[in-house]
Amino acid sequence: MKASRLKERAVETTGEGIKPKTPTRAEATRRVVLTVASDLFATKGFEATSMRDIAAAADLMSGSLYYHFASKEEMYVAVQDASVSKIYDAVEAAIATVDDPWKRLEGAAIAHLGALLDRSGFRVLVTPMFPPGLAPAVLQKLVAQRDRFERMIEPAIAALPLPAGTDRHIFQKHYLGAINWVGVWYDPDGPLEPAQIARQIVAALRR
Amino acid sequence: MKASRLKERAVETTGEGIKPKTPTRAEATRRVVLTVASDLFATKGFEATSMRDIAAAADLMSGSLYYHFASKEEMYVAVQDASVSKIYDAVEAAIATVDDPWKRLEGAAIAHLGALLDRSGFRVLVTPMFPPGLAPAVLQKLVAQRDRFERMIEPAIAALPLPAGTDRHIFQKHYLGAINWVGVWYDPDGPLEPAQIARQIVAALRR
DNA sequence: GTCTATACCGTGATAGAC
DNA sequence: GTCTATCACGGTATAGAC
Repeated sequence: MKASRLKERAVETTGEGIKPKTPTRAEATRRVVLTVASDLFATKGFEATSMRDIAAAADLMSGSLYYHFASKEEMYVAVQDASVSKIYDAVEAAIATVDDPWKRLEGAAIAHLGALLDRSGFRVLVTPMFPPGLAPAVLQKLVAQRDRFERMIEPAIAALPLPAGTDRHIFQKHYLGAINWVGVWYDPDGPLEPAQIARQIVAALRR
Repeated sequence: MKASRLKERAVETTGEGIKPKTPTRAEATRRVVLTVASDLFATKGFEATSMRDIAAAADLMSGSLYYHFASKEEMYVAVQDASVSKIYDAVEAAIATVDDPWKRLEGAAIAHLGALLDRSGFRVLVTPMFPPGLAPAVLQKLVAQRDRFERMIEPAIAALPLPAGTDRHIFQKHYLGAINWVGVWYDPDGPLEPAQIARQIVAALRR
């Protein structure tokens, strides 16, 4: 089968491009592949997603993927990288302007959950655990990304007026766990809004 | 290779057997397989774990597994079943005798986390998402197990004196997310005790 | 850049000897 | 009950035409 060639990839919305320059065809294709891959990884998991699945969703032949990524693992790392960045940027922007500590955490939660549950473009990978058998160097990079994010919100946690005897490290993990777990049970067709959930979570921690 | 046959499977500790009767050889082997499988599924995930991996860990040849389980999926369901039961029983026992609502939740959290992080015997599966492609009937059973557990602690949540405007459904998911996520970051060699973490989580929700 | 064709390997599962 | 041997299938990845 040859699939529908000549599809309007040239029209490719310049979108929220970081660079002013219009993307080359390769960059555009790569972006599409990354997006569909993030969606498949998020819904079926890394191992259960085959390169053939990704190629089909991107309207390519499986061999073509290897022009853009040397391996499936490398693709996973790229997706993970984009995922963390998406949340990181959203949260960073949300807390930059807010002074009140609790308001700042609420803003962070809303931004975090918004990025996590957003179904358009890159689909964020929640990744409770990394695919086994990754090269140590690769795994180290992934861990570094996660740590970078957790270090960013640490000051926001530190600024909270919490009761004496509170372990702020556990508190931070508690907060992140509650937020990240929403991706497990959230129903896009249900009545709850992401922002509403975020506010309830922070409110429960505040009291 | 023939591996070390004649190993003392007959000596098999009767252990905490539910039934008074001593287990048959088949039952004993099945239990071993289930245990090693739970460990592999928990550490590497369902898809990344091969039947050969499980067989090797159980000191069997891969073909022998199919005497005890008709398929890999069936084995997964059995592991999941035992996992939920392990947490369910622990929590149920913990909250049975306690009257004060917050003390009851604290007891539930300690029991839940204890079972979740326990490294001996069955290893609990945290399962953010089920393996894709499961037969609908199978998936339905898994969901039913999870729902049964969540329904058990619902009254404990309902009894809490929470501020007006609190969405108790979100509160419950928040609580479960925070607890379950501990399995993602907990370091058995670290300084934190599971019970200590459980108490901090409940304390943060209490205020 | 993408396609076609294919090499090569690990997978889940089965059959039959013991 | 367990082992040996084997099957058919789908997986990642590669080579070379276009």
